[in-house]
Amino acid sequence: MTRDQGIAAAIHDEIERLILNGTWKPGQRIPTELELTARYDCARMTVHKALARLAERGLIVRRRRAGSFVAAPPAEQAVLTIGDFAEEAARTGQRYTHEILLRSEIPAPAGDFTTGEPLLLLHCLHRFDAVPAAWEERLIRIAAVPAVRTARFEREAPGTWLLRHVPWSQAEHEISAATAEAGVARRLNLRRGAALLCLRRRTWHGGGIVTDVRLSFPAERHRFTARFSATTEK
Amino acid sequence: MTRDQGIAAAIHDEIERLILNGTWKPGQRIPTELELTARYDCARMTVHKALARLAERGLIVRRRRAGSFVAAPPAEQAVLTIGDFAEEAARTGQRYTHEILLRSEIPAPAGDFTTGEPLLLLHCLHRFDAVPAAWEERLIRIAAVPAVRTARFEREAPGTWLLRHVPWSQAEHEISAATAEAGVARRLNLRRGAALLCLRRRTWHGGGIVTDVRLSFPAERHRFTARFSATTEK
DNA sequence: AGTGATTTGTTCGTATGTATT
DNA sequence: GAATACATACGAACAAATCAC
Repeated sequence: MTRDQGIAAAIHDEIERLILNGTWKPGQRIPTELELTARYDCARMTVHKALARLAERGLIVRRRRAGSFVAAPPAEQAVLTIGDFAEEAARTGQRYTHEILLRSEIPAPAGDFTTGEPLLLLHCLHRFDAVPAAWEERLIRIAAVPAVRTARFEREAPGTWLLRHVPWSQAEHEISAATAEAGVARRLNLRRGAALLCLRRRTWHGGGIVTDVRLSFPAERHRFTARFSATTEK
Repeated sequence: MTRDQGIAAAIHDEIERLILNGTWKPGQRIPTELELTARYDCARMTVHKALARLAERGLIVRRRRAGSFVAAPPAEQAVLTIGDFAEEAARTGQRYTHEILLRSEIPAPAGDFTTGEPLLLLHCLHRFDAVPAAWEERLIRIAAVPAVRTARFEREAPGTWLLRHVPWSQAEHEISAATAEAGVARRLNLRRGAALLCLRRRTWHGGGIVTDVRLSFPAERHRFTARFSATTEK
């Protein structure tokens, strides 16, 4: 057994290894809690904890009376981390700046918002080492974050500011590609028709939508990476 | 308390709600296990289980002696599900077909593979209702999946076939945008220079790389969507 | 159709260890 | 070093699901 973070963790890891390297194959039934209790010479609760964690992570499926089974490999999934700009720049040693190019209060158009309610519309250009890196168009529902009216977004970009002011929200992301039309191309210093990587994120909090943001990245300068593994640490 | 899946689950859900709706704010210390034990009139182990799960999900941070605290809202994360083509088509009621346009054994170029070892190179066109939907270029390390030599990929696309033959692998994904060069444009029936949404996925199993695939989607016809919420069920 | 046995699910109470203040 | 609060493990009991007869 590998880690000495405890017996349960060790059992968990060992069984995980057996599944990942194919010793225990999908669909195969694994020993019962009692058998494992004997094998590892520990309490049933300890085995149970290890198996419960494996089940939670989707490596095994448990059915009362029937037993525990190695799960079918999952549909491809990836955990995408969409970093904060400032953070990302810091990681790569670049200097990050942003500039608010438009700020206006408008009534909500038809769509996700309640039509007519007051929104704040922002256009923001993000730069890494003075080179345009992303173009942001954002709508914020003022009623959801009244403080936004007085925020100047000088030190922090709107996204970072919101993260601090609307904790623990839900979000929906959409990643797509597009060709740059004239306005965006000019802002990002690209030719018209250049490929863009686009991220749209809508964020909700407590049932109501808070913000709807569209980010456009020059294709050569940005990509999203994600690692999926059943072995995800922690 | 909401669900009657057990006391621990109910406590977990209630605390989650308090955090999500902002009653308990980031950084704030939450009651000790003993206090919660009293409040919910249950055993400390039951409370512990609920808190352990919340900690695992990242909603709280636990420090010995210091107590448990509401975590800072996470960096934006999204769980991206990259569906199987056949599956996706079935969901939208379209007819899915694929066609292998190239199949050849080549020695590995420098890169992720051990230079010179035998690989299978595949080009595959995916269609939804006869319209080109994705262009796939794939390398498979033959030593990792010997059975691939005899596979014809007539009924199943290479990706689906591999999923069944190499269970429980790890993968790394990269999403980017690009403009179509002549070859891909022709395959996908696009103009040269059209925007593409690109997905590169490298898959490992048991330490060794198994396959490296690049998928190109016409920008207008495909997007990735992902929902993130701290409230993720299960 | 029903009964009993098996297996997992949940909780309880207790004990001990460990990190931090 | 002492107190605190979390971390882990043990053993026991009963509940719930379901398989086999």
